[in-house]
Amino acid sequence: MFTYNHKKVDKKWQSYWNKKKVYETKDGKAGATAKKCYILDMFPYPSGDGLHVGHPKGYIATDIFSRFKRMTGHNVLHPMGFDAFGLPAENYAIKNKVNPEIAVKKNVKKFKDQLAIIGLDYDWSRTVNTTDPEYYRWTQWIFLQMFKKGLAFESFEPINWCPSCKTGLANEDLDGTKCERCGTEIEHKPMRQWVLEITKYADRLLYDLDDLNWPESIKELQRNWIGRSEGSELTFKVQNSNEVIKVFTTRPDTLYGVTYVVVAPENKLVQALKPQITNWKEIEKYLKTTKAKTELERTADNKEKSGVELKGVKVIHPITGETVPVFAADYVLAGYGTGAVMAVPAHDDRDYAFAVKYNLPLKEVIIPERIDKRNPPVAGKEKVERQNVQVVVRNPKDGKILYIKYKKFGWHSFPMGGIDGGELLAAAAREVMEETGYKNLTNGKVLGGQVRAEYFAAHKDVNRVSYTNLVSFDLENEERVPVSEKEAAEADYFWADMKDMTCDFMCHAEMDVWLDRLNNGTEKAYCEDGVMVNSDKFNGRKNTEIMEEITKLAGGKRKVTYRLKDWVFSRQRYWGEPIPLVHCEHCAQAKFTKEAKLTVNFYYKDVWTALNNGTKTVETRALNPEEQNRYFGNVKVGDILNFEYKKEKGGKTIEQKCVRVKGAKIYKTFADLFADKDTLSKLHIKKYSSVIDLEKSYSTFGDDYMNKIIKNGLVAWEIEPVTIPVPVPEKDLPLKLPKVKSYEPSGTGESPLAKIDKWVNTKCPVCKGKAKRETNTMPQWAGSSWYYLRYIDPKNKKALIDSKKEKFWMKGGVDMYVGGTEHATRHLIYARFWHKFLFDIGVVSTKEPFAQLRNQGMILGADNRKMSKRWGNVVNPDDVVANFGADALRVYEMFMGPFAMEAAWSTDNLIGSRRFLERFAKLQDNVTKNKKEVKMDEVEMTIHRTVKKVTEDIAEFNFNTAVSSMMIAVNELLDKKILAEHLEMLVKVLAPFAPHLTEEIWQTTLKKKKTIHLEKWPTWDPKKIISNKTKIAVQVNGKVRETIEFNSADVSEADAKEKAIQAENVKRWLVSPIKKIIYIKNKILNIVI
RNA sequence: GCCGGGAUGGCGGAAUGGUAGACGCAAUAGACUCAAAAUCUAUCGGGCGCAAGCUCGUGAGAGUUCAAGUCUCUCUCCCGGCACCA
Repeated sequence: MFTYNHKKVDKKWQSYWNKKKVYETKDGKAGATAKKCYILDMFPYPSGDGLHVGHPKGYIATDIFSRFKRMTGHNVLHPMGFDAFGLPAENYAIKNKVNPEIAVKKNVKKFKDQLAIIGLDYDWSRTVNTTDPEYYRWTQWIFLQMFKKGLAFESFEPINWCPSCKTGLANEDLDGTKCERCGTEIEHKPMRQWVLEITKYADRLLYDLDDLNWPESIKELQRNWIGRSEGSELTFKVQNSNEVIKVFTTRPDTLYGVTYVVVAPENKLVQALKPQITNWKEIEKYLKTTKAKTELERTADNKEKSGVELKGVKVIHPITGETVPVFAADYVLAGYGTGAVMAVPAHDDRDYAFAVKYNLPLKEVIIPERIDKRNPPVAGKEKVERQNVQVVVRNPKDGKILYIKYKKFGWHSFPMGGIDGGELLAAAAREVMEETGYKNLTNGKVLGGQVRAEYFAAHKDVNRVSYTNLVSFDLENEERVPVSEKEAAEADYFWADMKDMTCDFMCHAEMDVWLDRLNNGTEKAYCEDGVMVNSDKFNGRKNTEIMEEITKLAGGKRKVTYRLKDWVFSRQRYWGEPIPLVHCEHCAQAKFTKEAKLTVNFYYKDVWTALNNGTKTVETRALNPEEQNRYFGNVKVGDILNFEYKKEKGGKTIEQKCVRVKGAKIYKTFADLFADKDTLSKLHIKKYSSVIDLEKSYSTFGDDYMNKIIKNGLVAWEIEPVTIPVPVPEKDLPLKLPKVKSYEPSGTGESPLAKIDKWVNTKCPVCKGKAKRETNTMPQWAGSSWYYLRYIDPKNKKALIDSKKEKFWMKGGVDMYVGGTEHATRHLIYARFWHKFLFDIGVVSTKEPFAQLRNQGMILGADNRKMSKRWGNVVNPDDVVANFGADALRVYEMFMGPFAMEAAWSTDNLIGSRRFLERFAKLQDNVTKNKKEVKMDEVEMTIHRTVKKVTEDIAEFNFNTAVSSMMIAVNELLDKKILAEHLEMLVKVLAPFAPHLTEEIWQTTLKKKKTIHLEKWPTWDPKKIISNKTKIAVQVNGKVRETIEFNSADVSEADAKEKAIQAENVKRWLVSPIKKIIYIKNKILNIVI
């Protein structure tokens, strides 16, 4: 009699597997017969809290899958590692006052121990840790390759800044408008950032999704995240200016409907257009208020639009040449498209809302089109256009509506008729009077624009194309005039309820449009497709067909825009991979000498601000084109110049520096300049090629003289010193993270590394001069973007991965990747991006990293909430394993429900799995050597069916039904004698689920000498799963009335029918003659009467 | 608003268009026990019925079909993602 002592069994076999290195993976050799199978888990972030019971769900699944694959003859790679750089580890370290390195070490050990007691089959000899310098050397290496290809660059655009974490963040790190880590509202902060140009890969990231065996939902999430949208870029010239406003639109077809143009408040154009703007004060005020609004406020009240007109500025419509006003409004985002839109209030909801608020005109250029289904146009007939009106007359007394019934066709309609110019309401009223005699109508309204309809007018033998307006009236009183005999002969009128007005009842092809307008009003934009009107030569054409043509006519071009933004890749934090670059001024100087020649063209009329360290910011603005030309020549803001300056006032030393022009400030007179003390203190003036002291000149020559000299005013340039980033030589990698005492973030936008002078000050690898290290670090997602490659060749010192090994293990990509959905738009996009880059530079041989992906559903707490310390609903796997055994935990987590669905933890339900294991173990006592005691057919049918079901279910990740089928097998066999070979088959199929118990039975009871986990997976015999008894459900008119049994595996229709119609319960229902019999072989006989 | 995914007993869930509720939990009754636990046996969607059996039932409503949890349309609610993306 076997008693299941899980504590003993678990421990015994875990140490056995370790000792025998059962799970160590050998690299495939050329000519090896075993097919490779690379099974991968999303590696964990080792937090201080350790694992809860939800974490291992995915690991158990891959464990089962890899054991199964190994037993079916595959060479399996199933590794595990740790992703330990990043904010959580650092925040944990700060909070607990330990060095993150030490904290990570401790947490990794804890995680490893916790994973070990679950009996997972990882090959720990291949483990990786992203914080290990030998690992991150290659993370840095990849970054350098990107840098060299120009994919990594410095950007000065405003980025998302988390004031609590004190670092910049990527778009992907946001939860709406909040920091995904700490929930703090993010700010937009302009600062220097390293950015990876992921948008260059956007199309490939999008299109290559199609071939991946991934859950459709994840692919869709990525598609949405990339947000590719095709449209046109059109140019609106600014009247009396060299400036142009470029807009991006997906609806160039609505171009004739443009009634104004909107630019984002942050758009540089607003500044550039300042000289023309006559209401600058108002604009400045608006810019201030929008800037003060948080991102949240801007999006929360998205119904209430706000904006301000740039008075004095008009743009020219690219086709019609009409002038159009320009607005700045924050419903236009600076960061998407061109930061400006053409507004078509008639056909865009947002423009509509804005136009209504500011009383701007609408211009309808697309109208709905309907083809009459009852009277479709007939091919080959003449087309005749016609303007129509249809009239809804309501009697306010009882709410009834006036209808017309055509005697000849039986059609129901509104009073209607053609109109030839003239006033619409008058024509409509006349039509009502002619057809019905009612002459006093009031409250006339035109309900929206026209609708185009096509139908065949049989009485005229032509195809009619009608443009119809709907008009509504109230009946003022019931006075009538006589109706002409002709009208009376053709039609009657009647009053009926509003609700009779259905598409079926009424003959109008436009009816669904009318109903929508009557029920939901006409105050909205029409955003659907239709037919062009008010658009010159495009009139009458379908809007969907003219996109290219109209773009061309407007002189625009087709363009693709993405929602995806480039990846902000630097963090102002300590605990990350140092970016392996140094900043060198001398190299910059060498690089930019050419442009330096430009500087000598500026005489004493120009005043320069030399901001020694680039730390001083003065208020600046962009220059208009005229000023630009006058003061800068061909130098633009953002240009880099070699600049000469004097170190100390009056001194002789002249140094050169590379500077970037950040902006400029204009003073009308020297007096103005001298009033600006801040700027003045930094000023030097350059006369011809010598430096003079400005203040001295001023006092010598006097105000008038100086002002005469400058005439056009003074320009103070704001500049900052420029360095160029120089890569750390590959041989010097890894660039190790220095050990520090204080790694708390500074909050100034500088990484804590910046404070370590010893580390920061270094030599330039190129010119050997003094240089400073880049002090930003990489984001958490860097290390995880390629870790799956390193498992293949974890100890390689010469390369990221050996090419032969890569080709073997990555052939076709990772075969099975399992993890949570939460990584859909970050890790899984980043890793695909890096992989494609590595493919481009020849490091990997596949264009996609992960061929097949499965998501695990979360395990919730017993209270149906996310497991969290906050709710006190966390279940620790260690406790479960101690109380019920590792195998019970494993079986239960797989049995809870479909793998991909979330499910609430229930220790009650877990007991069922434990009982199953105990009952399974009892089968050992049923083993006999005497074949005569064994009901061979029944036993083998059960076992072979189970083998089949489990085999198929594991392959499909249907673990819950696999477990259930094994439960059924045990229930069926518990009271039967079986042979040892039968038990062997069952133990093998249970082995991946319950590795400890099955090993115990295998080696102890069945006396096998080698581990079960490298055994050959059993096969089922299709002949043995066929029963020699068949049950057929007999239905009468689809309802089951009787079940009949046959003692054979196959039943013919004739046999089934014969037996069925004799059964009492069937006979009773056969009250009328049999019409038809449907027989589904061996399953159902349906008698239709 | 848009894009995904759901909704089946008291609960977790199962069902290539073919006997809805497999399997598990909980519950009830019984056996064993001085007793309890454990284990074993039986019952276990609602209504009617002594029973055979009938009838209603897969979020709501329509439809296709000999047959619908499953397919089609409309709607409600829940979960996830995106969201003033032009």
